[in-house]
Amino acid sequence: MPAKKSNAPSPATALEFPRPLVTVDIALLTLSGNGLQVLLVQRPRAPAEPYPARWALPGGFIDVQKDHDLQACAMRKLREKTAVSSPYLEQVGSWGGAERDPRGWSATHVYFALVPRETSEPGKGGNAADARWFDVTLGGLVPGAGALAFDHDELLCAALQRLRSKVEYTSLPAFLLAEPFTLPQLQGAYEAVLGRRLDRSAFRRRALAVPGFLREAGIIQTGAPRAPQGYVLEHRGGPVVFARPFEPR
Amino acid sequence: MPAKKSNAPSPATALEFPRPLVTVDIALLTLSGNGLQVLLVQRPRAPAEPYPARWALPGGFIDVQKDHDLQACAMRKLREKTAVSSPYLEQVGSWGGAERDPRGWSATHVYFALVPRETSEPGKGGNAADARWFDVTLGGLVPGAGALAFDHDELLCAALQRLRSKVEYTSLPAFLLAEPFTLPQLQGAYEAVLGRRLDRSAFRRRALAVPGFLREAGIIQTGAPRAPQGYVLEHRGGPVVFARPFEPR
DNA sequence: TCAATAGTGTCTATAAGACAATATACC
DNA sequence: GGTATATTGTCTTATAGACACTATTGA
Repeated sequence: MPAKKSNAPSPATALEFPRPLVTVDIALLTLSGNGLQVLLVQRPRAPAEPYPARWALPGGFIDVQKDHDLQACAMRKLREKTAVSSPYLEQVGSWGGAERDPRGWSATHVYFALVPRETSEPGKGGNAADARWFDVTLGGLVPGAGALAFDHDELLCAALQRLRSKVEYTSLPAFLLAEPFTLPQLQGAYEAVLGRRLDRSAFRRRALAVPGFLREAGIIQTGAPRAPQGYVLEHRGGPVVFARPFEPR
Repeated sequence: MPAKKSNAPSPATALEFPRPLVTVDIALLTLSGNGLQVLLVQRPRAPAEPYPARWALPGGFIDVQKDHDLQACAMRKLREKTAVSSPYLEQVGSWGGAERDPRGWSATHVYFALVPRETSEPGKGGNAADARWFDVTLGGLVPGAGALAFDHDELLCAALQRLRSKVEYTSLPAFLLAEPFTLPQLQGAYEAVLGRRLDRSAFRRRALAVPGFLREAGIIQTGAPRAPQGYVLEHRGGPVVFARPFEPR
């Protein structure tokens, strides 16, 4: 909430004090054959820049002219990096402090986004030759990228933790798949994010029992021995919450 | 993430663009006999101020000199309003946009805090004669306060939604109680936040089965017909997560 | 002894994991 | 028909809700 105190002798709304830098960062995740991947961009090499040539989450400063709100800013940053098809976008939280950017007190608003692999090639629609997909562990480590710029290791870790915790009891992994998808594909997405195998029978029983989750969308010819049933989401707007999480085991 | 683009002809780190206002707001919650209460402060009456004399969540601008990070800023705001005894503090998220403050593009970082009733009297240690506890519904409505300043109705609503959703599967309500507390008291806290009654037997069985949740702390003489067993938290640092949520019923 | 609150025991229903069995398509 | 994948059925087990019962204290 904007300040109420006005101890200074200036008029009622005294706003002449230093303001933090304000940014938005996005952990854009997708699914490859190996598992989860995250999109990173390489920072400019100029030595005057903080963390030159390091890999970082895509993002950048709020533009108070262009961005109507935080979510709009996140969407704009996403568009600039990749041709996304209506990604799932959720705020993870915000990180702010005096030390996290050498240029001064800064606060960043972190989002994570989920997209199906096909529609999310960087460069395809995006202008980012400096953007690449990296395999990422469930703990948020990116083996191939070294230490990320700023506190982005921590931000990415938090984004993955959020995703992992919600997987247990929501339909989030479905947003990693292109529609229509099959139940075995959906189970694979869950297993990739959970980091463990699930029982086929229990998974299907459960997924099909959740109201408002899946709608049948015809048989799919995948080339598999038996052609599987295709499904689409009932609500693309957001995830469905399950009554109970997967058993811990 | 701070910007990487430097299209402008200025040197590598061009930071001469308008910055948003940055604030922190806190939904401080406690438990009264009736149920949940929230602490609100009244905005100054000067007509030059935005939303004069309206009730608002406690909070205010980041002070880049005093506040090392966002959480420290939230703790400072809390100290200024009430004498809290190590409250539970958790970030809810951030809200930012061009319209939410008439003074300009602003972003606020929202926290919710839980304190036991006894130690949280405003004025006791706090300097806020303009602060008051209000009964609040589980939906986040404050019947006695009218429309809150700024978008604080929405922020409060989000804070309560976060609390309610976590109650189902965490030990959060315990932070609304002074230690040592009894199991019936704990059940009462859960019922207040859940908005429904729970079965005693199931509740005890469950609460006592969660590892790392409760530790016995002697019999308490409350004046009740039968003196109950007292408990304290194993970890005051944060909530414990249950393997399964309460059944929907 | 009664009243009131704290705490326990037991039954049942639900749903998840385990795992076997069946269906379907392409070679 | 054989094989690989998709889908279904059944058994067991764990746990939550329901509800009755016991325990302890003070009037």
